[in-house]
Amino acid sequence: MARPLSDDARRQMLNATRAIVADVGPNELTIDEVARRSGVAKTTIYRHFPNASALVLAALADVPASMTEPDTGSLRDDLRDIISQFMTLAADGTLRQMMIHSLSSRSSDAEFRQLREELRESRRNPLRTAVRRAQERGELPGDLDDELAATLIEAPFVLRRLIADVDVDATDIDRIIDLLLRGLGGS
Amino acid sequence: MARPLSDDARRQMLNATRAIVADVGPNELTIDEVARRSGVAKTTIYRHFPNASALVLAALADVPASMTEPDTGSLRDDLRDIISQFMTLAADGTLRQMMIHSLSSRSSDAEFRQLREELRESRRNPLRTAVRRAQERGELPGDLDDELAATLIEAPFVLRRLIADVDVDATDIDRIIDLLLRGLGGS
DNA sequence: GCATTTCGATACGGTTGTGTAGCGTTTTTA
DNA sequence: TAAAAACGCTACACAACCGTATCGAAATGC
Repeated sequence: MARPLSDDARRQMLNATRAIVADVGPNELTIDEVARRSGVAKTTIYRHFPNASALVLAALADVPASMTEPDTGSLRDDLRDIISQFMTLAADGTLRQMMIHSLSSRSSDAEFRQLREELRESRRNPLRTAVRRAQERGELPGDLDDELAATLIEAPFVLRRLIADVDVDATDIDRIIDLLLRGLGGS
Repeated sequence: MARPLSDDARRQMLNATRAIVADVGPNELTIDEVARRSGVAKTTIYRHFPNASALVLAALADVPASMTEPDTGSLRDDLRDIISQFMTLAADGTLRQMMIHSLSSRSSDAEFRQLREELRESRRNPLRTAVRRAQERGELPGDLDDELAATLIEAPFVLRRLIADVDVDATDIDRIIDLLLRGLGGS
C-alpha cells in the first residue's frame, strides 16, 4: 500500500553480515555490529529479519552450489580441478567460519547445519564422481570405496585450508595428489 | 599465616571445569556453571583463579604429553599404534572441544593456542618419527617429506574423529592405513 | 496529494554473565 | 585460644546484547 522495504538497505545489511561472518564467524555476530558497519538502523534490520539467525542464513544462502564437476578424462586432472575450485571458494574466510560455527553450535541451528551439509556434499560429490569415472576407465581398482576415497582425498586439504588456515598453492596441490595416487610407498 | 586454599575445593572446581569443557567447550563455560556443578561458591573460585581462562588452562594443562612413540619395526604397525592412541585420547570430547575453541577464539588466548599446539605436536611427532624410521629401513622412499607425510596420514583421522565426530574403529584404521600406504591406485 | 509505511535515532526493559563486596561461619596456624 | 584467612551465601554494579517502543522525517502507492 505504501513505502516498500528498501532493497538498498537490505543489500547493505547483507553485505555487512557476510563481511562479519567471514571475519569473526556467525557466533560472534551481533545485530548492533551489523547496524554499525552497514549504516542501517537496528530497527530497520528487525523490519527485514526476525533475528540474527535469519539474517545470517539469508546472507549465506547462495554460498554452496558454486562447485562444478569436471570431466577431463584423467583422474589427476579432475582432482586438480576440484581441489582448486575448493581452494578458491575457501580463500575468503567464510567457509572456515561456517565450519567452525556448525561444529560448536548448540542443538538448535538445524537450518545452519543443513547449509553446512550442502556445502560438504557440494565438495564431496565431484570427488566421488571423479573416482567412479576413474574406476570405469580402469584407472582405479573397481572395489575401491568411493566414500572412503573421497574422505582420504579431501582430508589433507580441508585440514590445511579450513583448520590450520594456511594457504595451499598449486604446487602443494600437485604434491599431495601425487602422494595420494601413488601412496606413501612410492610407485 | 592462616587457613590455606582448600585442595578439595580446587579439585572439585577443576573436575567440574573439565566436565563442562568436554561437554560444551571452553567458550560456553561460565563461572556460574562451574560453581553450580562443583558445589563450590563462585567467590571461592575467584579466590583460586583470576578468571575463566586461567581456570580452564589449569584444568587442561596435563592433557597433552600422553602420547608415546612406538617402534615396532614395521611402519604399518607403528601407524596403527599411533592412531589407536589418538583415538583413545579423543574418545572423550575434550580434544574436540579444545580444537574447536582454539579455532574460533579471538586473538587474546595465546596460552590456549600454545596448549593446542603442544597437542598437535604430540600427535605429529610420533608420525614423523615413524616415517623416518621406515625410510631408514628402506620401507619408504628417502625423498619423502615427513611433514607432508604426517599431514597426509593424520588428516583423515582428525577429520573423522575431531571434525565429523564419528567413531573410528580398528577396522576403519586398518582400511585407511592400507589405502595410505598403497595409494588409491592399488599396489 | 494524502494515507501509509519505512527509515533513522534514541531510549528502554529484560536477560545473562562478569567480577567484587559484605558478612557470619569454619578451619588452620602459631 | 586467638588472629587470620578461607568458605558459603547473597547482593550488587557493570557491561553486552536482544528485541521493542516511540518519534519526526522521508518515500511511495493509489
